[in-house]
Amino acid sequence: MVITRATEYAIRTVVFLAQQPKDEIVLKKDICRTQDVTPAFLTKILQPLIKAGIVSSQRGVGGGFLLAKDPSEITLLDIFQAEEGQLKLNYCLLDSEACHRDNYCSVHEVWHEAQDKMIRVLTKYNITELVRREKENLKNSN
Amino acid sequence: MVITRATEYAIRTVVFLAQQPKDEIVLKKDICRTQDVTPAFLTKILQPLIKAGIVSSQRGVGGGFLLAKDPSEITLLDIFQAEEGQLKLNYCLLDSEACHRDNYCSVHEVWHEAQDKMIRVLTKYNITELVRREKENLKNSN
DNA sequence: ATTCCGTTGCTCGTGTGATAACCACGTTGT
DNA sequence: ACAACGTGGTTATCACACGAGCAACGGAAT
Repeated sequence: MVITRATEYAIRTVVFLAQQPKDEIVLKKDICRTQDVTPAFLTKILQPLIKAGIVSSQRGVGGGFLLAKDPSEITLLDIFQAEEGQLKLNYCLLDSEACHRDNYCSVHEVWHEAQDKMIRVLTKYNITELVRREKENLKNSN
Repeated sequence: MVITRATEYAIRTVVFLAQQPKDEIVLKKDICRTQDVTPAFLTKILQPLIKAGIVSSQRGVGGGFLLAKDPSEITLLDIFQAEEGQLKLNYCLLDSEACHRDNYCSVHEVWHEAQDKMIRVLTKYNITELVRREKENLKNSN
């Protein structure tokens, strides 16, 4: 019941990219240096983000990574799902075939409610908003 | 990001015990038969429940298991935590030392909010209430 | 002695976190 | 053109931890 390191790093990466000037291409090693991830692992983490259309990449000299869309259109749920697939708290919540107690099980309903609440939080703030709040936090701590 | 089978079975077990006449002692094999768990695995699952004071046990002839307190005082969170320990969505949420970005990281706040919402749902309904709703669901489906 | 539960240790499979080798593509200098 | 170089892309592999489950033996109550 804990998010993976991959998801954590993916979020850091997207937030970092969103802090750069618009359309600025960032080197992999610069992401690594600032976000405490190793290049080999980051390589693996970035691919799902690219396939999900959150990040795009450019090869060759002057290549690197940048956001594929406006950060205001990216939520934490998008990043989570790119890395870990569909969010589910219990197996019975994904495919309804998985549990024959589905019809009457009152616990099922509670998991559903908890999951909904969680998804709602993860979609409530977009990356632009998170970057703004981070900037504010830093200002207040000085 | 999914609860373990142990937690799932533990919940089924507690709900099942709550459905029995008060203070009725239930055999392990009866729990197994009705809840689709193997005896060996259930043995493992019951121990944390006993240590958490949710279930109590009786050895010897006529022994078995029963709830250690009123089902209205047991929540899903209690059972979850007995099996999986403290609920946390990200490592940085448990011990504040784990992440030096703690102070300013705006994502941290979002995880916190999501976790709070989830905990609130898991403590909202007690076992008595869940049993009542299950009974109602069964009635309506007939 | 019998019938229960308790404890311990084990297996087996899968997922996480991480590394490395090699491949494919773009840019740039010639 | 084209070759060299600098990027990211793909794939295979690894150690390790954890989840899920099994079994054997020990201990208490009757």
